[in-house]
Amino acid sequence: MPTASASLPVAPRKSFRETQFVVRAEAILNATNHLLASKGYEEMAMDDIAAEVGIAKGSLYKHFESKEALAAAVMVRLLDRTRDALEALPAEQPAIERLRELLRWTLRERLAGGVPHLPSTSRALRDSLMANRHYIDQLMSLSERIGTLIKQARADGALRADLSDEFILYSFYARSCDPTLDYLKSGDSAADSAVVEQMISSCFDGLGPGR
Amino acid sequence: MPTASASLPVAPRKSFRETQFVVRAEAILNATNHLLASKGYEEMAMDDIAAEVGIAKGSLYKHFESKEALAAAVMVRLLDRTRDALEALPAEQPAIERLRELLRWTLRERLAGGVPHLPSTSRALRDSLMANRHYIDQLMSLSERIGTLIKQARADGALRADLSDEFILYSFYARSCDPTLDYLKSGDSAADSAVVEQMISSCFDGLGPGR
DNA sequence: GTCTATAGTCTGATAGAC
DNA sequence: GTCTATCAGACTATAGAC
Repeated sequence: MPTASASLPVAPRKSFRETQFVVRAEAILNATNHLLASKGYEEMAMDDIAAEVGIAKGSLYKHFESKEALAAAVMVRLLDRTRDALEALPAEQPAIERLRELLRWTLRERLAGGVPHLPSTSRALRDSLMANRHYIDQLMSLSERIGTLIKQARADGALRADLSDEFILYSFYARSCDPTLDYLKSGDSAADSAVVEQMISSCFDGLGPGR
Repeated sequence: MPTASASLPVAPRKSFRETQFVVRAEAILNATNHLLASKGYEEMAMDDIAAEVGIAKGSLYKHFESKEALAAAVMVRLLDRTRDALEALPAEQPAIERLRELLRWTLRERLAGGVPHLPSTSRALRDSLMANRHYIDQLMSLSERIGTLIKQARADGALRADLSDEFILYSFYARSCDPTLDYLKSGDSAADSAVVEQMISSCFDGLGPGR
């Protein structure tokens, strides 16, 4: 058997350098995600990121051309992972259950140190993302998938008829980013789970005792 | 009848200058409120505020010793006004109705260009407020009043027994600041009112068709 | 290391309250 | 007419993107 790295265009082996480059980009994204979640966009300095990754500040710019681009990459990755989580749900599950599962996934993600979906923590970040084609594409794509779920759930009679799809979609995103989670999270995983379940329940069933 | 402005220490007339000082402080608070709501804390420069009020930047510091103090004054004023709105509700109204009314007041306030209650738009602002004694006092005072309403509503059976007072209180604040309002507001006052009513309804009754 | 943005200070000139 | 608050804006210092 000939070596795979011979002359065929198949399986183009990455050099050590190339691999390291990708690994490092990943590390930068992780550090940024962490700092973005803990300090917020403005308070996160490029120096902080470099320090957390353990590289020189200048090296950051080999991977991402600006702070905005770096933050956008983190948000795009979150959207991608959210879409994957959504795709991974069993198709035979009722739409409303999948919506609940997706909200659960999102809230757990935040408990694990992730950034909320809505960039509502910073006007500057929000504006920058809204001007980012790639981000907008991914957001539209995800919203379309969630929109489909909402339509299905509505057809199943699992959503209120007097609320528009749009209203439900935005509310869903808002609940994904609900600050209640930050205020009530304790670090105790059992207690945190209970909070997540209450948030899901209050989202779909409300705070009142039912109609 | 002797003239009122004779020699008695009663009715100490304010000089024109003193009145202007108070009026100006008010104007500064209004401008800051507006800019805070539209640009956010870090993107709001002191020069912006001075320009909007139409005074010199240096004069801002005659009224407020720092940007943080100015932002805090805006937030304290919001808390005060919220407490007043709460106090103004008829005592004979059921507690749950007063909670709905208060949420309605808050959302309308935001539609009118006000700042949301939770300083979630900026970590720096949040930290600064949390270190501000006056702000914390007002926040505690308001939260206590809302907490009392929640207890009453619960006693009336108007809130779910499986959700703690704390969870309900935080959820209430979160709904007051819900970004859904920003995304759905249209400027058309009839449509905006409908959005507010849907948000109140979805807060207490949920997105689902009821249990 | 460079450069920009901006919080916060200071000053001489000026309008207008008293 | 005197006096003082305010003005315009130059200036310093610092932080942080790049």
